[in-house]
Amino acid sequence: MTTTTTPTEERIHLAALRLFSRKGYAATGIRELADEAGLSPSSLYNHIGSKEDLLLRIMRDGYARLWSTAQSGLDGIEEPVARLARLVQVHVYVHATYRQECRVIDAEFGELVQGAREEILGRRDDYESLWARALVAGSENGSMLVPDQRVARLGLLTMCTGVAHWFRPEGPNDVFDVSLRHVDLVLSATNATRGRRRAVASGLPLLDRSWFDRALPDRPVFQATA
Amino acid sequence: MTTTTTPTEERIHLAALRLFSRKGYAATGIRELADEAGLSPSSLYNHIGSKEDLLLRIMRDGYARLWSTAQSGLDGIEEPVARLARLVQVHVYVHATYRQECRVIDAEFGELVQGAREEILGRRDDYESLWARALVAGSENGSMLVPDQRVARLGLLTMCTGVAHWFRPEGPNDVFDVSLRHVDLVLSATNATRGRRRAVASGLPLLDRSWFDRALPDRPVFQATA
DNA sequence: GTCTATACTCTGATAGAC
DNA sequence: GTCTATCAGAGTATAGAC
Repeated sequence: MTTTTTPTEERIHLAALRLFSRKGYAATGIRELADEAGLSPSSLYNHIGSKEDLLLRIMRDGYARLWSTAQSGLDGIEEPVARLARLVQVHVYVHATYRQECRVIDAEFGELVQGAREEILGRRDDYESLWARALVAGSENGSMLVPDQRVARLGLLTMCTGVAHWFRPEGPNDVFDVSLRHVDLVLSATNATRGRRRAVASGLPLLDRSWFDRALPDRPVFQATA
Repeated sequence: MTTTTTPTEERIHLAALRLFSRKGYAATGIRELADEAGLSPSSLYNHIGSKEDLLLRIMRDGYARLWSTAQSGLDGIEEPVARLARLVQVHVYVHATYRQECRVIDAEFGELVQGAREEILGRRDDYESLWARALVAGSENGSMLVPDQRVARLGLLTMCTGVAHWFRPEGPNDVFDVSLRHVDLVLSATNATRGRRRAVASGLPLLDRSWFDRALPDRPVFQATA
C-alpha cells in the first residue's frame, strides 16, 4: 500500500505502529521509537521528517488501503443491500487485520496538526460517504428500513471500527468469520430485505476468503498484545 | 456521583476532564492542567496525589455512575428484551451526556498503572456482564436470535459507546432521542421479538425522560468542542 | 490552603564527525 | 547512510516561605 519504501523506513514504520498503538502517540518518545527500530535517535531523522510526519503517513496509508479495498470490493455491484454488506466485510476485515494501524487512526486523530487534520478528515469523509450512499439508496428503493440515517450510519460504522479494539487472532473467531457476523448484524439492524425475505449474509453476493487474500496480500505478521 | 468534593477539587476534576478528553492524558501537562484549573502547579498537589491518581478517579467515577444508573434502571424488569433495551438506553444516555468522562475512560485505559488497571477492568467486566446476561437470557427463552453472543455483545456495546465520540448536543438529535434510536438498532440487530412480532422501542416498558432527569440530576453544563 | 523557585529527567530535534 | 554529543524547553513533582 505504501509507495516504495526502503527496509529501514519499513522498520521505522512498523516500530511506530507497535508503539503508537500500544502506548499512544503522545506517550511514545523519539528515543524509544529509535530503539524499537534499531537505530539511534538522530539516524531516525534521515528517514522521517518528524514524529508528526510519521503519524500523518500512517493515517494516510490506512485510509488509502481502506478506500482502495472498498472500491475494488464494490466493483460491479449495484444492489444497495449487497453494497452495504460488502462495505461491512471490507471495513471489518481491514480493521481486524491491520489492528494497530486502525487503532492509531482512530485514537490519534486529535494529535494531527492543522493542515494534516483537514487532509485526513477529507479522506475519512470520502470513505464514509460510500456507506452513506448505500444507506440512502437502500432506503429509497425500499430494501432497507432505517428511521434515522445519520444515527444508523454513525452507530454501525462505529461498531465495525470497534473490531480493531477487541479482535484477537488467537481468539475464538477468525477474521473472515467476524466480518460475516457483522454483515448479519448490520443487515438486521437496517431491516434489510431481498425479495420478500429479510436479507442474510449467506444469500448475498459477498466477497470470499480468496478475494481478501488477493486484495490484501501484504498482511502484517505480528501484532501488539496490548 | 463523586463522594463529597471541595470546590477546588471539583474545578481540577473538570479541568482534567476537558483537557484529557481533548488532548489525551499523556499529552496534557501538569502546568497546563493547573492553568486550566486556575492554580499553580504546586497547589495542584494539595488536592491530588498525582496525575495518575486523577485519571483513576475519573475512571472510577465513570463506572460507578454507569453501574448504579443501570442497576436502578433495571429494577423490577425481568423480561430479557426489556432489560436489554433499558441497558441500551442508560448506556447511550450516559455516554451522550457525560461525553468527556466516557471518552477518557474509553481512550486512556492503557495509561493506567498496574493495580489501577485491574480495578477498572473488574468494574468494566461487572458492568458488561449485565449485557451478557440479558443476551443469554433472551436467546434461551427464544425472544432474541443471536448467532454469536460474543461478537454481538462486543459489537453492540461498542456501537453504543461510540455515541460519546460523535454526539453533539447542538446536533440534529437530542440525547433521549439518540438513545431510543439505539434501542431500535439493537433490537433489530438481535432479532428481538415480543409475542409473535418483532420488538420495537415504542412497545416496550422503557425509561422516560423524567426518569433520566431524576437519575442523573448533576449533568455537566459544558462540554469540549473537540 | 496559596505561592515562587527549583530539582531532575525526559522531550523532539540538530550539529557535525565518520 | 551511521553515530556521539548536545541544545533548549517541557515533563512531573517537591521544598519551603507565607
